[in-house]
Amino acid sequence: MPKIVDKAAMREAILQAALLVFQAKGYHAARMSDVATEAGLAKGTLYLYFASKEEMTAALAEGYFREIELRFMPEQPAESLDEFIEGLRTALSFGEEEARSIPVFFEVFGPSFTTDAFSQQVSKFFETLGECYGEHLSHLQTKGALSKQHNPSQLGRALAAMLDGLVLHRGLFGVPTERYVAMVDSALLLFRAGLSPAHD
Amino acid sequence: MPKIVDKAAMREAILQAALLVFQAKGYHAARMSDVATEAGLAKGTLYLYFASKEEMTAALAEGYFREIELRFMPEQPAESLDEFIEGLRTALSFGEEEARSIPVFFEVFGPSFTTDAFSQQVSKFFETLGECYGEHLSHLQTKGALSKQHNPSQLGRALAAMLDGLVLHRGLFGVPTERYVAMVDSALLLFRAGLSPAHD
Amino acid sequence: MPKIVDKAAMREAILQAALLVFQAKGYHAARMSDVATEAGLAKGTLYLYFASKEEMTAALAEGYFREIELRFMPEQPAESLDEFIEGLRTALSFGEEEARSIPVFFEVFGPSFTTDAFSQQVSKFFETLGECYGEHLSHLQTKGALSKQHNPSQLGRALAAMLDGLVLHRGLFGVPTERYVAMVDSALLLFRAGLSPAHD
Amino acid sequence: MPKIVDKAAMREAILQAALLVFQAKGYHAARMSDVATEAGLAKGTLYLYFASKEEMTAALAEGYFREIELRFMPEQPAESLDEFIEGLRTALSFGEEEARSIPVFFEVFGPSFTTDAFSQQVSKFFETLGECYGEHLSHLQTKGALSKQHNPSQLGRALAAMLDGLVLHRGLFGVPTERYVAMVDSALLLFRAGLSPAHD
DNA sequence: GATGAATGAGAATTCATTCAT
DNA sequence: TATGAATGAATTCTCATTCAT
Repeated sequence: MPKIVDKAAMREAILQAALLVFQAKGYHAARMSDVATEAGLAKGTLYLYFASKEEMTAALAEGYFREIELRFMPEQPAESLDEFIEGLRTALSFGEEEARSIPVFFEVFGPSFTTDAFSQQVSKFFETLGECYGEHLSHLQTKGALSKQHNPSQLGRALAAMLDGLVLHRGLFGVPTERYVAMVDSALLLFRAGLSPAHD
Repeated sequence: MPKIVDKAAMREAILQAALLVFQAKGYHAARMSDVATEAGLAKGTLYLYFASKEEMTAALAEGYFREIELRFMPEQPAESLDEFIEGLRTALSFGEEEARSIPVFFEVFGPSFTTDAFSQQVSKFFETLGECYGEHLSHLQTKGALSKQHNPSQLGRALAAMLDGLVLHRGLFGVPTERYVAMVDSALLLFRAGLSPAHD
Repeated sequence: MPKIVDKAAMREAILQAALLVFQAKGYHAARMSDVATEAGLAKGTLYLYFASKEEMTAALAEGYFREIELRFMPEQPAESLDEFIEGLRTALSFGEEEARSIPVFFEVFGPSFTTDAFSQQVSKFFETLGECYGEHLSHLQTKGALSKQHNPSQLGRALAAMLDGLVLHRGLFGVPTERYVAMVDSALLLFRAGLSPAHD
Repeated sequence: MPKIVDKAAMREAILQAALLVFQAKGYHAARMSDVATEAGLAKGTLYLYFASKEEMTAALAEGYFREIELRFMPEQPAESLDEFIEGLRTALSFGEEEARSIPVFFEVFGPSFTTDAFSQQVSKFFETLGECYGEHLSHLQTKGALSKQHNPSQLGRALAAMLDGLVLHRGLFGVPTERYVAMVDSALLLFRAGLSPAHD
């Protein structure tokens, strides 16, 4: 299966090049020839690995979301509020390089994209993430580690949206890392205080 | 005597048509002729009111942001935590029609847009909104209506991002209004609990 | 018939404006609205006086050629070589303002112009001018005032072309008046020497 | 392996097609698609060889002027009046095909053309040609082969303009070759007589 | 007559995709 | 498999002309 390995590696290399180009020029402004040049290939060669610009972009997005899921989806429910909060902090921590990809997906997931399959994929992801957070919060509530006033399910989905807000603002507006970290700290401090059952 | 037209009204009507078309097809896929048809005009007529597609979009965005500012920027600092929270609730309440505009601006503000003047405009807006929230929080803190553990300035900016997250998720993923309201309720409940000085 | 007088005057005024605009921007780049503005009229008004841009240009050209004919066509045959030469000098003497019109007609008479009626009109003009010069030369030859080695008819046409060359170069390349006058002097000196029967 | 094409040859072929189309319809009326069709190519292909219609035209003009220069610029000063005159005759002799290009350049060099770089190029050419003739005339004068009454420098420039007049009239007004040759003969006869020092 | 808003045919140019080599 | 020349559909914007007022 060496050919398959090559093919996969080539696809990966092309996607890497595509991401760079998309970051630099934006999806719509990026030409396939730019991607080819960046990848050190000829234009036509791209089509041996991807049927179209759209399919290429879909593959790029898929990879992106696999990573996102890995970071945001906690494997195991937190056993304490602190643990839950720290899990969020970890999820929200990512490098500057990765932050630069955000605008790309911001653009690609918009309605501009021919198929709205992406939009739905992302929608589903946040739905799932919200449910996941909901379950964890529910678990914490059961253990008395979370104020009873909260509705875990709804709060979980809201949390997912709010965290995404933080992430997006970093990526879209180029918030410096230091500033972003301070924002995350503030938000998590607020969350902890608000979630705490201390004075139910 | 020539036909007498209310230039401003015509611009408004064209922008209305443009928004509809952009909502339906996305900014990039929308052709000027689509906008013209929707507005019941000929292609060329659009150019009597806007120099280019880009300028038209800029005008659209400007109007959008004027409205956004009106809704989000509290005129006066809240005098109590409840008042502050209710202010946020009001800001977060908007109709379904308006929610449909969000993807349009999501697309337009991306790097795809030729001039990044928009991106900067939006960036600036959230910076200002963050500062505004920061001042209000600071005011509340001074009055003892806000837990002392929070840094008003940083939390203000984080709040702006998180609220934007809620709004964007509604608009982008078509969250039904009812569901959205529940999410907002959850979030505001969390905020109130977290901000409360009750047990400093 | 006051209306007719007005109409003619208006046409004249519009043509004047058109000439200015054409001089400044060139025929193709000049828009009807430019002409209207220059004439202090509305676009639509032009069409009350000229059926189209083309007809307007035709009228402009016609006026131009009437003037040209007046200057170049000698009314009476010269009775001496000197008189003939001085007639040419007079024809070749025209103001800077008029020189600025040359490029306009240069452009308009080209094949770009939809109808080639102009081209033919000009062609005919030079044919006639050539014949005219031919007759005068023949007359001089009969009187012994012109070297017998020349063929009046052919030389007449050649003369017309060569004088046009001088005129065109002045207009097209912006030769300063002083320089142009020197060129004309040189050419006429050459003509006189060449035409002289002195040593047949 | 990609198709191998001789880029220079392709450009040449396209220019050839463009010239034909321009001759037939005029520069302004000619569409890029006309040129493409004439060249047996698709519209887009033209843009692989020329960045724009303007650049294509510039290339066409450049080639034209290279040829013109070759024909008109005498390599070596004439050693006798006869030789000088014969040099002019050679320069003025060109085929009918070439005569058909004249209107194209007549149109292109007008003020209609966006950049007036051409206009200046042509202006410069005739300036140089005039100087060149001036020097040769001066040389002849020194040798006593030219009447002392002439100012070589001024006459040189005037000569350039007058010869251009002959050439232009042939091209623009479709003077039949035979007729044109007769005109040239007449003109050269006149020049020789006028330049001759015979009776200073 | 005068106006200028509206029209829409038309043209240059771009770029994803194909395919001969 | 790799190439990059060729393709042509698609889109923005212009401007001569029309016509309701």
